[in-house]
Amino acid sequence: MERKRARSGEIRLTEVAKLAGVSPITASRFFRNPQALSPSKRERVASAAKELGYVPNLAARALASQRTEVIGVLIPSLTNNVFSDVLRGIYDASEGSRYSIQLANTRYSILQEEKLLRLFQAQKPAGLIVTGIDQTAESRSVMETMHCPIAQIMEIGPDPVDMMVGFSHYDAAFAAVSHLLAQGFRRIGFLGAQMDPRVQRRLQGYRDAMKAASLFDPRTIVTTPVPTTVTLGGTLFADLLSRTPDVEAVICVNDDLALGVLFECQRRHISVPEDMAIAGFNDLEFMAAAVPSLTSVRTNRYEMGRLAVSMVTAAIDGNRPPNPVVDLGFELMVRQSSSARSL
Amino acid sequence: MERKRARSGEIRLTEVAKLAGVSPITASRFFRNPQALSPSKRERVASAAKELGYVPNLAARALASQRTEVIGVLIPSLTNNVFSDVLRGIYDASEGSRYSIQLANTRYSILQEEKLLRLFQAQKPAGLIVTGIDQTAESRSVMETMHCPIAQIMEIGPDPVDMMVGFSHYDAAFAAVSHLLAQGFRRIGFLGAQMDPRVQRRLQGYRDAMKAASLFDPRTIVTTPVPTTVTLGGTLFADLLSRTPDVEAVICVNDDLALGVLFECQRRHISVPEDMAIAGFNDLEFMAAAVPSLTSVRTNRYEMGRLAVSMVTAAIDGNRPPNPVVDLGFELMVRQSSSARSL
DNA sequence: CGCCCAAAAGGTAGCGCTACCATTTTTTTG
DNA sequence: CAAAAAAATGGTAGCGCTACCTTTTGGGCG
Repeated sequence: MERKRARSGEIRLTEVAKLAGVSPITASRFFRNPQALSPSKRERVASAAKELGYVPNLAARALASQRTEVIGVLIPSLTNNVFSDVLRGIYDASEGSRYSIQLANTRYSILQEEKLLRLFQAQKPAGLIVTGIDQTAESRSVMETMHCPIAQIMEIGPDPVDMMVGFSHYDAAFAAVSHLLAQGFRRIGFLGAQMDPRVQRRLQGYRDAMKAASLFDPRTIVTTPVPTTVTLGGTLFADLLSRTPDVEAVICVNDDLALGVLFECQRRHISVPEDMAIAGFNDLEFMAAAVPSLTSVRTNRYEMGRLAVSMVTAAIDGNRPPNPVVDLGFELMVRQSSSARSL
Repeated sequence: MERKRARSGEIRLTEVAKLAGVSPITASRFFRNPQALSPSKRERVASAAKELGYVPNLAARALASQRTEVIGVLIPSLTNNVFSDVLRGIYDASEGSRYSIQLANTRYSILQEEKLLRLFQAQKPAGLIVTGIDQTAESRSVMETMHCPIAQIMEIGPDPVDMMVGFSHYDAAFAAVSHLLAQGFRRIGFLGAQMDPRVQRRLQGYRDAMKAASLFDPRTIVTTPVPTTVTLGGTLFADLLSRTPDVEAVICVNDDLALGVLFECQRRHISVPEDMAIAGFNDLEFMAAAVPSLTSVRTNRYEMGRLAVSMVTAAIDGNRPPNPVVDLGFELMVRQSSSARSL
């Protein structure tokens, strides 16, 4: 009666089955698809499990069934408020499903992303959510070998790996710049930090909108690869002013920069919007509370996360959404900081 | 030659071993403890694994070894900047180790926390990080049955479940109020939102500091259970002013509220700090950039997350830190918004 | 009342890996 | 150089669950 191996000491399904007077496989079915049991057995298994305090062993389940109920999520930053909204949507949606989330941080590096995708491979996730559309070729090929539904989020573009939920950063920036132009501003600066691909596309939107108005001037673009902070917004704005003192408005790639510009204006006694209009991007909550309130581009980040999870889970269950690419759009929130030039 | 069951189609360890000309167990050891192999076999297994593109099956590993390399993390919010810093520390530290993070959101509910702990049980995590010290009795008993190192973070207190990394919210608030008193402010209001246990302890620190100066007046306390926003800071401040128009300073339980107060002061043309001093809590980055710059209590949240992971992983490996409770302290960042009353 | 078919339940055999020894090879040492 | 010790390697038998198939049960119907 030698026992070769130390048992975990936890209650196993077999023990629940024995107490309930059913076979292990019936008990197993109870936990996965209770409707398959007759009401009497269902009852018996339920009470046996409760009595013994049974907790299923997920590793054994995953090994036997060859699948997991994990959705892997790759995002570039944990600090950026933008992603915390997306994450909230993702976690909220996952709680309503039987899936759990495995989160990893790429730190804005597509090589790190590639490495993390390989790590995910070992977990055999049931689905995957990745940020952006600029994966390496290697990443793409790893994703393809994973044979699971994949949603790319934050932006939309051609050639989805599988599904996409996002919006056009180009269009959003174009719209914001067009608004400033419509308000009568001619010399419009552009401030950018953390120049990830989405920010690059916003810059392109700015560029094209300015060119369309024959007002493009490369000297009014100030960017840095450094991560965004409010303080940095002030610094970049100072740079911009020293280069082109005649700017009348600035569009910032995010709201932190915009707030930094507002503070810098206050410090220099530049009145907003009379002497300087400001527009941000993302519409964080503080934009409406600022004095003056700050114009921004609102995007539905929470919904983006929520929808990504629900599209992925639907696809896992075989209900692939008819349209794999969802454009969630954006909304320009016009506020005091960009009100019309009164000449 | 009937095959009963569909194989996954992935490369297995056995296949790597065969190609390398070693036994499966030797190949297994290569992935867990390469030094145990002779250099020649190590080489052979490495190249075989590479050639076949072998990816280990984590579920099988977890089942066979009866343990995982997962650290469960429970935090109350994904939106609050405070936790994103902690999370960054946690994820950064985990990348240096062989552990991966399983994150769950309790939404400030200890019942939700209890439910999530039960979910974690099924995963048999190697370690656990939980926020705060106010778990339910049931949660505590679940944690004890998990037999893994556990770190409570964000604050310190008596009776740790296992280990703790944090600081005293009471002391921090007490220090901030003492500073305002030392600057000559007498009528000091308190603004609080999202009244979680840590915020309650800050309130207690305020109360005791004011009482010690014989200046306590319950009418100058304005709190709400609603989640924090910048806008809410303005609203609460307006409430405070309508109740006690003679307040000279406000201490806010977090920086978002403080920023809201600043904006509300700007809106009402109340000059800061001449007519109203402001102090916040957490020292988010924008506090130093604001005009005027805003006083706050700096806490080392990134380090808190990092240290929690390293203490837990050390404990898993049997190197339990000598002192299980680490007080990371705080630092009062005195800025323009609370400079001395010039009478 | 027997027959047929669907629903419910059970038996068996792995899923891919590692713990636990036993065995072989190498190194050390008197 | 043989014996003992240490290091490297291998064989076997599960870890706890579920896929796959077979058997049993129940119920409708001629």
